Amino acid sequence: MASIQETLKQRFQTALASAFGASYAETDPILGVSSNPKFGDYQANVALSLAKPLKQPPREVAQAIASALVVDDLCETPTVAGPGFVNLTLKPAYLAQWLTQVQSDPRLGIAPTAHPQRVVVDFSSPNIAKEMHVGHLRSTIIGDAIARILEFQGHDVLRLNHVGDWGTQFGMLITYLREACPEALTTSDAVDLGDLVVFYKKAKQRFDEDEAFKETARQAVVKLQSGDAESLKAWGLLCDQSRREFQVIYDWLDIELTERGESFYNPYLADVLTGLIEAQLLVEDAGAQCVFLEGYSNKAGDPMPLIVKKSDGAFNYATTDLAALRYRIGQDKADRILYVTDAGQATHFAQFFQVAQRAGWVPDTVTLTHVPFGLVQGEDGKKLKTRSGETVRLKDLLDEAIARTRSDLQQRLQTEDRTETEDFIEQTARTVGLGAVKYADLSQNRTSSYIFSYDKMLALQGNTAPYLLYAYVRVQGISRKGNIDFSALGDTPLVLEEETELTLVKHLLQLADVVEQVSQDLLPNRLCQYLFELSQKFNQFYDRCPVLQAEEPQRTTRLVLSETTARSLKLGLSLLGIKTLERM
RNA sequence: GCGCUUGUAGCUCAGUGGAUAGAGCAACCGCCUUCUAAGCGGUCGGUCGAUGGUUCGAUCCCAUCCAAGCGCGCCA
Repeated sequence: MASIQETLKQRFQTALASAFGASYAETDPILGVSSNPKFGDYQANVALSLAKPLKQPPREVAQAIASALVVDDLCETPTVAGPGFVNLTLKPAYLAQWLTQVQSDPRLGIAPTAHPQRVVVDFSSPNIAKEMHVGHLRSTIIGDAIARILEFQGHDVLRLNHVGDWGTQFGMLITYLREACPEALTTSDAVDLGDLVVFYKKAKQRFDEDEAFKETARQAVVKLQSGDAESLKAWGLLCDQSRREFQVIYDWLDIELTERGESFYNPYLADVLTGLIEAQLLVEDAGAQCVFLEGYSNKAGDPMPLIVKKSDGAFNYATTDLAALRYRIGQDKADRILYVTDAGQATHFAQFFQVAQRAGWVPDTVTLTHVPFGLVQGEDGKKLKTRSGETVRLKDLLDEAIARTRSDLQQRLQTEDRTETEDFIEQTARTVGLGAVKYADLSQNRTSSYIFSYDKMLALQGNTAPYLLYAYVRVQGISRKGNIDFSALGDTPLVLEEETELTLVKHLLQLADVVEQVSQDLLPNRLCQYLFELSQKFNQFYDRCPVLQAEEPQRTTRLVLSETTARSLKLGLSLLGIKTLERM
């Protein structure tokens, strides 16, 4: 089933061609949801922009379009309003027909994409030997949501965890452990991740202060990258330790990833250099192998290089990123590669994309996109820290959200004199708490920073996960109370009359267009906004339209409306990686 | 110095080349004999950072400026 906007767009293009000639068959009708319900449901603004080339007053152009438009199966007679808007109002009969069709459609009327692509989504990417912290929250949550949306559309998605398992930090860590805790390098489970983090901090301190240590550490990286057996064993142990800890978080958050760290590309690093030589881009400067960039200058105004091999012989992240890019295009056959990282890395991506393009490694059919996001800030507007000024561990952050939800819930149970099992309380607290953290992040415009607040994300009112989950729960309440089997409602014809019913179904109809839009602009907050408005519209309907006590055909109509709302919420939330509950 | 991002209601944030710029929170006023009131309705609240320009039309596009944040040769 084509989405409503897709259908209307085609109708407009047919009308444009018949009114002004075949050359207008591809013209964008500039269609959108009406700015105000009093103007109808959809509006096309194309007449205003066509007035000049056609040398006709915009209202006449609009009138010509409206006259040529064949939409009587969907809409009331189109009207021309204002300076030249064509306004459309959907017919209740069409809406009822749509609702009937969608009732038996598990995809809720959202067709899979006609052009499936192989998409790599590179996200999360924590560093080995460090704990996952707030800094990984956004990449993990946003990347997962984007992957889910593209998967739902029918794209072949490869979710890659480009873990930092190969860089300078290993030189430091191995060098430090060799003197401080040698058994960690030879025995599995000799230390846990918490200890490793402490060691890492100390190693980093030594690295910054002690020149001799720095040199030894650098040599250790080169040794590791050249395949030294002892180094590799130590490295493997450290990675295993970290990996287990990461998995705990991923399990909590219900996130699936294929780990393919920086080390994976080690065998391909030399080819990057060879390739750059072939492309005649590689230049040696101050002992380092680099490619000079177009359009970037340093503080002195001189051209800036992208360094692919350091003067000490070690490769760095730019080399790894280039190797990964080649592998993803060449071996993974990616058509679209998305990098979900913080906005601070924008320059790096632009630079290495440029080098890859100039080297001729990116076919025209492949798109590379950096999907940037802003910082998670504390209430003070600065980067989120604990009270003692430490980085906030992701695990602690999630724990806190669950704990606060649990205590809110218990308090509410007490005031409402309800009794629930421990299991119910635990399940609810986890689903709501984790959902709230995810939703709070996803509902912000990705590109800007946001202020992290447990109070706001867990609030029961407003644009929050609990509000949406409650709307879902309300429908489950109806079906429980009425003992409704939604799969056996019979074939009562649906009749939409009440204002809140029509408003609700018109909103339900928009899900397909919203999903399509989000898959293009990669802004999950638009889906959040849609789901929030859906919940509001459902609550208004719920407030004014009794369901179970209504007479037929209202009763069946309202049951279908409720159920379709619930399924839309569940689907939408699932695309955001958020689970629903039957009761809360 | 160069580059990127952000600046919209008291607060947190949406939003769009088009018809009176939206929501939530906060404040205040209403609504439970009825499917969970974790809800609904209403009131209050704005020179869309500033100034120019493009356009029939700019909060949106362009330029300049102001403010905040971030990045800028061997970290990722």
